[in-house]
Parts: sequence; C-alpha cells; structure tokens
Amino acid sequence: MQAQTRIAEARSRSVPAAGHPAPSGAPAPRPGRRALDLLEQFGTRRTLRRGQELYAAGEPAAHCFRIVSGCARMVGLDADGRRQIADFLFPGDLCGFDSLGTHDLSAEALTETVVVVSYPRRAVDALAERRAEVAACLRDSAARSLRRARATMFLLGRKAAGERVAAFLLEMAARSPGAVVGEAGGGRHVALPMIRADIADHLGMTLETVSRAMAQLCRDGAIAPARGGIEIRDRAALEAFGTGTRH
Amino acid sequence: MQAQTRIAEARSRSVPAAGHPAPSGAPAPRPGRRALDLLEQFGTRRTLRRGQELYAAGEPAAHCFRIVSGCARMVGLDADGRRQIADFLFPGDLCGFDSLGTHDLSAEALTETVVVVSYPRRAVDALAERRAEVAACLRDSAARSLRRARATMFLLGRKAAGERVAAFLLEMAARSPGAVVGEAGGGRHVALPMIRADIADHLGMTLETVSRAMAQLCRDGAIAPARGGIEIRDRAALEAFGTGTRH
DNA sequence: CGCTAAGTTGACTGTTCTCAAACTTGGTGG
DNA sequence: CCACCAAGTTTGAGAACAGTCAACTTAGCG
Repeated sequence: MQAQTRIAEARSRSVPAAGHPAPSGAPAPRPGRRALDLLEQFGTRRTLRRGQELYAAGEPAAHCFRIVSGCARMVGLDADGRRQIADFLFPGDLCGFDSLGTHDLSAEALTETVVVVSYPRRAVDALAERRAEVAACLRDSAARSLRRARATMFLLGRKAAGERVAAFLLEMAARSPGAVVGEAGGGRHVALPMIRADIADHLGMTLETVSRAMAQLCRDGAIAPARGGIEIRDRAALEAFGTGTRH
Repeated sequence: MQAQTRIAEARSRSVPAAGHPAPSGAPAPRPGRRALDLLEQFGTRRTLRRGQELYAAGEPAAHCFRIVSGCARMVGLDADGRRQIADFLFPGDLCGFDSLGTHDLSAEALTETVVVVSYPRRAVDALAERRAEVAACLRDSAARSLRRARATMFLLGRKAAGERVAAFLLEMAARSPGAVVGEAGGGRHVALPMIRADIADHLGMTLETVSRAMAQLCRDGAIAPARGGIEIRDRAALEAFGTGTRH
C-alpha cells in the first residue's frame, strides 16, 4: 500500500468512495431534470448494434444522446492504441451534452442493442438559451459528470488493484438498471454487460488482474459468479477488500 | 509498457496528451468569457496564505472563486489519508463554480500568498438565471473542467511514471502564468510552485519516483533545473520520454 | 550558523504486468 | 446431434516497474 503523503488528520471531508456523492444515501433529488422534458419534442429515436459508435472522438458535436435501453461506454484512445474507458452509460444517462465544439471521447454501444434518443445540439443550445431551467439542468448534469470523473481520478491514482475492482462492482450495483437505492445488499445481483477488457480499461489495469481480483473476491465469499454478472454475497467484505495493498 | 487491449487501428481520434484540447494549437477562443464581467460587481477580494483553504470538501458551496494571483490546488482526501490533487489552479482559473450543493474537493493556497475574487453562489445562480450568456459561459467552463479531468484520467490509468511526469511538465509549461501560446519551446522556463509531494499526489505516484523521473530527464538533456522550477531544453525529448515503459 | 523542510539517491521488496496455455461458453454447420 | 471454432475467461510462472524504507544533501530562514 502506497503511503506517501499520507495525511494524518484525515478528517470527515473525504472523497466519496465510488462515483456517487452518496451511493446509498439520499435518493438524489436531481433538481428539475423534468426540465429536459421540454427537449423531448426535438428527440429522434435510434437503435445501435454492439460495438457501433454513437459518435467518435474529435467529431463535431452535432448531437447529444440519452440512453433508453442497453449500455454504452465512453472511450478514449491515444496514438499508441492505449484505451481508457472514462465511463459506462446506463438507461437514463446522458452523453455528449458536455462537449464543446467537438466530442473529446467516443461513445460506443456495449450491449447487443442500444436504444438512444438523439437531440440536435442546436436545439439543445437554443432551448438552454431561452429557458433558464434547462440551462440549470445541463449545468447540473455537467457538475455530476465532473464529480464522477474526480472520483474515478482518485480511484486510478490512489487505489490498489483489488480496491478498484471492489469499488467498481459497488458502483455497478448502485447504477445498474434496476438498482434499488438504499438496498441493504446481500444476495444482490449485479449485471456486468461489459467484458473484462472493458473493466480493465476503465480501472487502469490488465484484464488478467481484474480476473484475479474477482476470483479472490469469490474465494473470500464477498461475491459469487452469476449469469451475466455477479451476485453480492457480503457487502461489507466487498467494501473492505484490497485495503492494505497498494504496490 | 502495459499493452493489454492495445487497439490496432489507433486512428486520429486520439485523446489529447495533457489536459488541453490543443496544447499548442488554436489560441482558445473562450466564447464569451467576457460574460463573467457581469459578475464582477458581486465579487470581493480576498488574500490567503500558503496552505490556507478557500473551501473544504463537504462544505456547502456558498462561494465560488477566481484566482487573481498565486496558485492553488484542488485536493481530495479519503478516510485513510490518501490524497489526490485533482488540479492546480493558476491566475484566471475559476473554481467552485461546478459544485452542486457542497464542494466535493478542498481548494488550498499553494504559494505564499494567493489573491482571489470571491463570488456569492446565490449571485452567480441568480445571474445565470437571468442572463443566458452567463449560463452558457459557466456551462462552457464546466465542460472544459470535464475535458481536463478526462485527460488526467487517461494519464493516471494508462501512462507510465516517466510519461506522467513529462506530460505534467508540458502541461505546466502551457498553463503557467506567462505561458505564450504557440511558443516553439526550448529554453522555456517553467515555474513549479508546488512541492514534489504535490506533483506525486497529482500524478498518482510517490515523490521519490517523481524525483527520479526528473533526474532522468535532466540526464537526458530534456530539461534543466532552474530556480523555482525547470527549463525545457529539448521539447521533443520531453514529449517522447517514458514511452516504451509501462510496467 | 544551526534548524527544518524539501529534494535526491540507494538498496530492496512487492504488486502488477507480460507471456503463455488451458478452459469455458455460445454459435455454426456438417 | 455433435464436432468445431471463436471469443472470452481463468490460471500459472517469471519479470519489472514502481513503492518502501532509509540515509544523505541542499535550500531557506531565523
């Protein structure tokens, strides 16, 4: 476990463990997300097959999207072919709204079929211009993305392999479609529509290390393999896993 | 060098190396940042000493800030005392504008004195409500923060130690006060107001490893030590450094 | 001119990567 | 119906990058 600059007085002001401000806390009020209903009239439905792109990095951001069903991933590639998955997207999630000019990442369908609603950027901007509540909603959405990104930064910079996998599974449990906020955990099924390589590229590690960490979690009885994902058997064990190992 | 999921067709749509969309490219138009001048009437000036907090993580976001002079850091701490510096702030940079409800990170003065302008959150929100161009400006600012955060995620997840340090120095060169956009590089002085531990906590490594990487860069002739920072001697060498090593 | 904080360097350890092989799983076609 | 194949996953053995611990040097400051 890497211990440099270990701050002695680690007070209550700590970084949220996973992506969410309060993973099992308040039911997330999402102030005025209803405001986006005004946008619905401009939306057109689209269906994608697995691996297809909603948009590519560098492309002019002409459209934004809302996931209706299925899952997607937001992918960054560098010149060497190294890949970083910034985030996974589930039904209800927005993407492309926080791009300026061009998209900085690609968005790709993860499941066999993904249904999205596509909004023309011009319509979004025009509506935000006229209706302050829409602008506020978009600002709020961007702030939420930023908060999630920062939690991921913390995970990538300061957590050991085991901790990352455990945090990832807990986040998936909280975000997956059908996740019940405030669920006590235990016997909870968590769908993992992405392959190991995707998880690895999200967590900044190799797929082998992901596999090993999950095998260890199974041996510890924290999780159990299940069709298309895992089942959380011991939430406390999952939360504690990997602490005390960082290089 | 970690090579899993190395995508063969690494096309042109690649992640920007450092934090900036185009580090040496277009002069960054910043559409309508002038709009924030409307906010100036609500701003009050404040001076902080080194180590003092602008705000603490978890605190209600009652104020937002603009750095006038000096530098600051945005810090996340977890319960174990592990620290992650999400970003450094330089004169002209905004912070606290993208918080919803509470600040998710702390902001702390880095240099001996930091002068900031403080804006009451209520005034910011009220102005954004009435003036669409202000709302657009804030949305734009949040998008830029998000883009920077994603570039850092890529760096933390997929770059080797040497590459991280090199990318960091190049980013500092681009962002430091007095940075001339489009400067050819070579003989360029880069101020580093933060200590090694800060750099380490930003790059997700130990201060010893940061020190070793910088020593190597000096030996390679890419940089040279200079008072309060470094000097870039060979920009190309700096850009190429560390590629070909990732575990 | 000593004191403290910051930075450097060395030796050693270990977590994670790399390479490689075996094993599932699901789909296809003979 | 089952052999076969491809994609994905698991597991093992060894290497190496980066972390840990520790000593030493340098810089700043009263």
